[in-house]
Amino acid sequence: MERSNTRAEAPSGERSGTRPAADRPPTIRGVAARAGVSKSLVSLVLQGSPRVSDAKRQAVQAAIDELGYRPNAAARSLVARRTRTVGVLLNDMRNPWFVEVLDGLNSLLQAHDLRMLMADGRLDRRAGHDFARTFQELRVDGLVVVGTLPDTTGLAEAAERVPTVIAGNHEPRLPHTDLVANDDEHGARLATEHLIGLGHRRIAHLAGQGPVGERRRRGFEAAVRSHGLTADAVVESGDGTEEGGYRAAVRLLGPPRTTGRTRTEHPTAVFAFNDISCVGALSAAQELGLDVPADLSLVGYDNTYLARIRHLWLNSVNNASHEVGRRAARCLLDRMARPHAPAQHQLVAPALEIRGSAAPPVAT
Amino acid sequence: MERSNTRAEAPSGERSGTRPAADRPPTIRGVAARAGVSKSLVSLVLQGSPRVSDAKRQAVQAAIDELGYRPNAAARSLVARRTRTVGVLLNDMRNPWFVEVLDGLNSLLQAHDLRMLMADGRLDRRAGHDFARTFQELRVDGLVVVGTLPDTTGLAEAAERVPTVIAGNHEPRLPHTDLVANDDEHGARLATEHLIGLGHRRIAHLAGQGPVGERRRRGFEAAVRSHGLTADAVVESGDGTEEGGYRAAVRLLGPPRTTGRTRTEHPTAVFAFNDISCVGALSAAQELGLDVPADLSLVGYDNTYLARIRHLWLNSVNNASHEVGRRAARCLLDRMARPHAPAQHQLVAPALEIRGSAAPPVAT
DNA sequence: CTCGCGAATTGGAACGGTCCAACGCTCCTT
DNA sequence: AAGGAGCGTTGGACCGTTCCAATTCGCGAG
Repeated sequence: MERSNTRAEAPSGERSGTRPAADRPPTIRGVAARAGVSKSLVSLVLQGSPRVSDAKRQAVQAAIDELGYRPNAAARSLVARRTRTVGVLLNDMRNPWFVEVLDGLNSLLQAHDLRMLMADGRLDRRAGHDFARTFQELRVDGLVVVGTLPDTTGLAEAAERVPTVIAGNHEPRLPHTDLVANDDEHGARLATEHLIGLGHRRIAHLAGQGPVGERRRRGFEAAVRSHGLTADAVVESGDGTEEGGYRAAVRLLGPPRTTGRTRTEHPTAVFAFNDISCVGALSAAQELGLDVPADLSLVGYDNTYLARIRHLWLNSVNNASHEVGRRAARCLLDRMARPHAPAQHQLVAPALEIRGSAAPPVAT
Repeated sequence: MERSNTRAEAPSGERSGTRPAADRPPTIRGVAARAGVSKSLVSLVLQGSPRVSDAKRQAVQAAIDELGYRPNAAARSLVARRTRTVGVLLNDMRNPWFVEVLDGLNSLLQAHDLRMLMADGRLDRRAGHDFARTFQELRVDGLVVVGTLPDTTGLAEAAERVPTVIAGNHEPRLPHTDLVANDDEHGARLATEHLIGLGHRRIAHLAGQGPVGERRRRGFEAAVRSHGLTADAVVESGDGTEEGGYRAAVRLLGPPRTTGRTRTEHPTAVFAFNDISCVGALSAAQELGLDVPADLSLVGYDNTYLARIRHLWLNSVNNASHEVGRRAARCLLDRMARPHAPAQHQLVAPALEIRGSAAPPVAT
């Protein structure tokens, strides 16, 4: 009996060394007993050590299969002081782009034998319960924050202790925390210059809210200015829903504005800050009797599957989220190796996807 | 020194009982030392025991805050023999409906202080690595399978040991495993009877693949038959993409078929097995010069945000996925309490969402 | 003054693994 | 024949927590 009871004359009677195994899952010791070897040897087999004889290896393997033994990850990580798990903090599962990022993340992490543990920050906010803490308690080996976090409280503190990477967001900037984000300004410039290149001179922008909306708007304005044009109009499209895009586009394209402009002064092209609001603009154009792309050119952003629908077939900026995920994984792996390296900030260049929603303007 | 070194005269010199704390995160003992109490007392404070004096409680709390102590979940679950974690097996994050299910699941599980650990089965399939196994190693307290699993290998075995619930799928049926699914047949009947109620007599169906597609098809056929009609046509729409729906609809609505039917014999309504293929049909109708809903009525399925886009505005069956998630959580909690209860199978009734893609047929 | 007695606090075993030093073999060298 | 080297195998400490039995302490009763 390896684990001898120090107080042999325990009052409770014959607590013999063999455990009663009260219907618990089998342990490494159970396997060892069954195979007639020591638990150390079982451990070696589990880790695929080459210094085990074939005979014993097979005996152990047989015992494992018969008992349906599964190693206990908690016990393992307790002594190994690593969990081979990275925590992924999502802010909103509904957003389709994050799936791409996740996919990219996964491809690399999996290759390094790390599992991803995901949590939706939006879902999991109960009173005083923050996620950075939960992940710290689980002793994840790394942390990835995908998208905009509802509150950064606790994150800064977690990032001090756990290798952390921010993916798909420009904030927050923390001391030892890398950041990989989409280059929204660049993407917006791409879209705008595409329209300019087609010959458009009066280009409007349906702007979005938040930091992302702002960056895309800045990119739009920069592109317009650098070509000697003035932005025809920048309209807030609100919450980024189809409804918001629709209303904004109606304001933009509807009956002449109070300034006294005539019909011909309406914009001939619209750059929307995302695909959904772009679809709203498409609906508005249709209702107003404008043909897309003959009378009005449209460009969206995010290249979601909406843009790929034949019925819509939008030109859209593809922000290469998969690449964002892959680079974030790369950063995380590097940082796990050298936790105190200086923070790296990267931008991933997007690309324009051209379909059928833009064309040269009709000669006026 | 509580943990005395048995070999006091170790060759390595003065390995005193106090750990060197090689930059490890603080433990309960560190907190205890700092607060001048025993580790047991710290443990009691952590669990909010009422039998601790206020003075000590505050001292411990102060030490915890100063050191930034976080309890180690692995150590805790090792002795507690529970993890307060349920594993969620997803087959495809890209599918939007599953987010709803997750949301429903979460609402209940969170209330019972259980965290969800998600894994995407599609992503995580490397050689010989199955997820049911990973979750078993993590000793999750419960398992939820969301959607169609790529391979059921290992699941049956896992379900023997861990309370398991299948959500949003009709298979597999396992001994002690509950199942909560959408009533697809009912939903399809709802959609079909809606069209019949509008006066349509020639109704076609764009069928989908897999068990889900089959059930919806059965519902369609049953509804048609029970109203004394014959299904006008059932066309395989393939993979469930927009392209597939488009092609199928073109076959259905295009130039007269080889059977010699005339134009008027084309169906006046189409029930598509999901929204995406329904959009494909919409595209086809448009290209063929058919107005929706005047010349052709359409009904989709899933009530995704596609259906809600003003430009598309599809009638669609809402399969109440949130409710599926909530009921699955309920089942899981029950089963965690009584693991050997007989398996329960529930169907959640869907509801029809009416928008603008269906109308009475024009008189012929 | 001593003897319970309850409340507060503590020591140590246990949880299920990994890892390391030590052990018993066999075989080879000197 | 004695001494190593190398290989396969083993015992036991240890990881950070919980839980239980035991201990200490102050205090009122006998």
